[in-house]
Amino acid sequence: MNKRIIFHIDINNAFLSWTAVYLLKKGYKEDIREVPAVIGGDENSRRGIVLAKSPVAKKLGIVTAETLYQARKKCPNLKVFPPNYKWYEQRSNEFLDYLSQYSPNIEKFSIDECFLDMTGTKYLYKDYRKLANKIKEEIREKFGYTVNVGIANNKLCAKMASDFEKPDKVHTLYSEEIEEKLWPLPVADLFMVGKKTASILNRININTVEQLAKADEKLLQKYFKNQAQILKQISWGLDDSKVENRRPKNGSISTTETLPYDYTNKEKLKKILIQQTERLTRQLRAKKQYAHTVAIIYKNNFFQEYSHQEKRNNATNSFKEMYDMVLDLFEKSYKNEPIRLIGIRFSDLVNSRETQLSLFEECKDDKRENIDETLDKINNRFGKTMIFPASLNKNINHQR
DNA sequence: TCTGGGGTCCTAGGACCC
DNA sequence: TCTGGGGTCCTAGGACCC
Repeated sequence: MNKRIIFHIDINNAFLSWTAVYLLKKGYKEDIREVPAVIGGDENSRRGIVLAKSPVAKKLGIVTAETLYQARKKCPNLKVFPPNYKWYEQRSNEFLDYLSQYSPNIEKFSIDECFLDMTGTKYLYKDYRKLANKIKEEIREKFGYTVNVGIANNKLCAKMASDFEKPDKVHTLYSEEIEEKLWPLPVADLFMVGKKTASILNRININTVEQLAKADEKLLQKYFKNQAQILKQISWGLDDSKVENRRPKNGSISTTETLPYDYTNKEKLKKILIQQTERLTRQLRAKKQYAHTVAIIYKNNFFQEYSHQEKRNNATNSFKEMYDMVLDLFEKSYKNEPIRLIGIRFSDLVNSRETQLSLFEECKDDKRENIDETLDKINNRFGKTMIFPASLNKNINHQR
């Protein structure tokens, strides 16, 4: 059986690199990759965490997701730049478009990384390391930032390989290299081994990948149940998942918002929910998808998170239908406590409504869809200006 | 003016049906 | 004539990823 050849390509410090390129283009004199700099959220609206860091900032001990407050303690003259998600999304698409010339089988794994299945292309490219270097250099030339490329026989190992040493490197982790390159690593470095799992493993004296690979299966099962088998497989570098360029079905979309201060006013919370429902149903309609399940997500002032969800008989993407449901869920679930973050999630997505309605109801729905369509057109055209049916404005505007 | 936002997948427990 | 247990669906919550 022929082994597969998978590339994993990961943009180094993507948000910061993209911002650096943007600033240089605008005539900014400094390359922020070469100074202590981070991309950070807005502290005034309580989003002040590190989203990406320059290599210099990394050397000073600054880590992703810590607060800017903590980061500044490590480096008082730290430069902080705001994120620009729209620009990032465009850069991400451009990156993927470019790479798709090398393999038709490409999978976007996140905004700044993807997998390429190079298996079918082996007669075109004899030397994969050489090819990876070529791609890496081309990206630098064309787009102005560096990437890491991992080459392996499956996705898991390609991903682990691209993580080895950064930035601007090509690494391999072929099946025959597992013991030499993967096993010496701390177990926490493994993909899918997060904080919780790592701390349990360490407690039972499993500190390296090799120790996990050789650990007693019964012992692992005691602590991790079914997950034990997966941990074992990962430690041996085993993975047979395919590179797939379509999104998995039954997905979900969600939006959440950290509020500028803790809200206790129900009307204010509802106002946020309206905006979120409008935005998310618009996304659904743009993708021609319908959702069965609706959830409200909360984080209270103690940082406790919880959610309430309900499944509908008929999937929908109508603003009105969704908002009725969101409102109902809110009334049922809001605990009258200060809320730090609120959001909604639509899940069990389908491509058709798969529903049998009476003729009468269908007529009503068609009318609703027309209203939604019109609103989409106006909102898409004028950008962020929200337009709602007048009846809703009446509902949300009469509070203080 | 400490602690983001968007996802996926899994598990436990309750309800319900046969 | 009594009781057990499997299967499925749903909700809540948690771990993990970037």
